[in-house]
Amino acid sequence: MHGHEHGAGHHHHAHGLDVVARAEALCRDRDLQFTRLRRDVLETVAAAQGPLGAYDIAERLSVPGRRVAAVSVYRALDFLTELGLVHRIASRNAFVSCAHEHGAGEGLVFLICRTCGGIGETTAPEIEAGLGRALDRAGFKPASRIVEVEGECGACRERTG
Amino acid sequence: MHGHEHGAGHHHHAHGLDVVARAEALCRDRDLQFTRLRRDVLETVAAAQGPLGAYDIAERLSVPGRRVAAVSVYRALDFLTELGLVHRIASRNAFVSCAHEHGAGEGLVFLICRTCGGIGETTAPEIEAGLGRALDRAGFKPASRIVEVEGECGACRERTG
DNA sequence: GCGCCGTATGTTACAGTGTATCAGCCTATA
DNA sequence: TATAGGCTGATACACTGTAACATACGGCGC
Repeated sequence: MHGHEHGAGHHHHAHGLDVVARAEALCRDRDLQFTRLRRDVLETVAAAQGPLGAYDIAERLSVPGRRVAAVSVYRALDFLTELGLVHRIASRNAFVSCAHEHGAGEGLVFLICRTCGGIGETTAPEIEAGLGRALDRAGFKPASRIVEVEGECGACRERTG
Repeated sequence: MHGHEHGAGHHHHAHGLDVVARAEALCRDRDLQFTRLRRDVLETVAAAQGPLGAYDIAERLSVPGRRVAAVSVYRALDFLTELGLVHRIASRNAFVSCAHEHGAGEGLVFLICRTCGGIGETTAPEIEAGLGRALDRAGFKPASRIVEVEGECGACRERTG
C-alpha cells in the first residue's frame, strides 16, 4: 500500500502534484503563504511511500548548505495539517499527505499496514451515526476524532497470501 | 471526568481495587506473574485521575532508596496492556487503567476531555458493522483498531455551561 | 526612504517518549 | 547443586516534540 485509498479503494498514485496544486489553491483562497519550506515539506511527504516522521523530513530536506531543523518541519506540518493537506497518524507519530478533500460526517479511517508500513485511507460514513449516538449516551460533546485500524492491506494480502 | 465510563455513562470511581483483583485472577488463570512492579504500576495508573505517561509513573514509584527506571515501567505497561488491564491513549502517549473486560465487536471508544484532561470510555457496538463494511470495501484485513474522540465530557459541560 | 509590525524561519536548548543491550537476580525444576 | 527462563536494573541511545529567543522578510503608514 503505497498511496492512499478513498472510498472503495480509489488509488492515488503519484498524487504529489495533486496535493501541491490543492495547497496552492487553498492558500490563494485564504490569503495564506505557501512558502518554500511548506512546499518542500508537502512535496516530501507526498513523494514518500509510507508515513514520515518529522525528523525524517528534516533530514531529507537538509543538504550541505541548507539545513532544515526539525522544529521548522513541525511548524510547516502544523500549517499543512490545519489545512487538511497532511494527516497525522497518532499511533505512529508520523505524517502522510492527502490529496482529497474531507468533509465532516465523512467517517475518515486510516488503514495502517503491518506488512508494508503504508498508510491508506477510506471512509465509513455509516459509523458517524452510531458513534454520534454513543457519544450522546455518554454525554460527551465531540470536537475531533481519530479512527486508525492496523492490519494488512489488500496488496500485501495478495502478495503474501 | 476522572474515572471511566462504560456504556451509557457507567462510572467506576476508585476502581483501583477492582482492576487489581482482576489482574490477580487473570495472572492466576494464565500462569503469569503478577510481580510487585506490575502491581505498583497498575495501582499507580488506577489511582490517577487522568492518563499518566510512563515517566510520570516511574517518578511516582521512585522513592529514595528505590528508583524505578522508565524502561521497567514500559515493560510492565506492555504486560498490562497485553492483558487489557491498561489502555494506551495513542493521541496522548499516555496510559489509563481499565476495570472491565473488553470483547471483540464491542466498539471501544476513548473519550478525551480537553477541559479536565480525563479519559473516559464508552462502547459503540453499532460502529462495528459499518467499519467492517468499510474495511471490506477497501480490501483491508484488520487486526486492531483505535477510536479516540477529543472533546468535552459531561461533567465539564455541566460545570462550565 | 524609514520605522513599525506581523509572519515565517533559524538556532539552541531542553523535556518527553521509547528501544536496545547487557548484566544480575530470583525461582522453578531437574 | 546446577541450569534455564523470566523479571528487573542500569546505561546508553534514538526519536518525538516544545519553549524561548533571535533574525529575516514583506507590507504599510509616514
